[in-house]
Amino acid sequence: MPELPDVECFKSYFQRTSLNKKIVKIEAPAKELIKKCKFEDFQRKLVGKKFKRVWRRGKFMIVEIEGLPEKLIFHFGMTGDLKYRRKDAPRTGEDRFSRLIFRFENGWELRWINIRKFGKVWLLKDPTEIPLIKKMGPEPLEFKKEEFLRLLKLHSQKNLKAFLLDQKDIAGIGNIYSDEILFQAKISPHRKIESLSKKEKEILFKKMRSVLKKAVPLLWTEFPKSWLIWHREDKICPQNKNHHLIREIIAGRAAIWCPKCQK
DNA sequence: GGTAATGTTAGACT
DNA sequence: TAGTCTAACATTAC
Repeated sequence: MPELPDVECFKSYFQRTSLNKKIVKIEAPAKELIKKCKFEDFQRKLVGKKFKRVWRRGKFMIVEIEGLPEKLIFHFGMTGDLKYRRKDAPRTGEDRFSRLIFRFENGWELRWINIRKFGKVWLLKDPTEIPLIKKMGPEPLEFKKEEFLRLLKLHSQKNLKAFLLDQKDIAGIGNIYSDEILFQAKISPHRKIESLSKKEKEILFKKMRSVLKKAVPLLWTEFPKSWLIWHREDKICPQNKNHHLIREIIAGRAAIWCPKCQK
């Protein structure tokens, strides 16, 4: 789930549920996912404190803590989620995938869920100690068209899908949204950047923004039916049900696309 | 039992 | 140097 719009959603969820509540206990059934910090130190530094502020950078969620120079940094991997609930709420199927649990004074708890253990958590004074954050490209909902064109020029030899996926080029876009953007821009994921016309570059910029922007406030189940995302399994093109979507490995990932609509 | 999964990274290769 | 490709990581669901 966790690409830019999804992490943005986690951020607002965290904001609504977990700020300004005293942490009374922390449990970590998968301590190895806490990086560069022993669990004992992690616990000692955070228990008794409150989360103060939260923001997002690329696919990372960063949390400021009251009275602590360190920030708590989450990466959700491929299967991350957050769940805020009462401590005594009935058990659910997700329970065994809760890798980190923050208990609050009010009797509620925040669970960081991670099915495959590809997510990671850090407690660092400077988020740029994480190499990927240090090298991270600009935020696609913040920069202007001129900046986008500059980035394209900088990587003119690169494959387009590889470019969209590379966090060092642009922050926050992953496999699902890169497919969606390319589908809506009607451009093949095989294209090399230098082959794009001026018009295609502009369409690409517009679609990148509109897809990400539209997705932020919506649940996945609310995405427009015209989106590719609904058809990753059935392989029916949402533009024309006679078109058959194909699945190919491009830039190391399974790309789903319509060879008839995307040129 | 095999395969694929919304991510990242290291190392080898062109 | 830039870009591509593969394997590896850990684990589940189909």
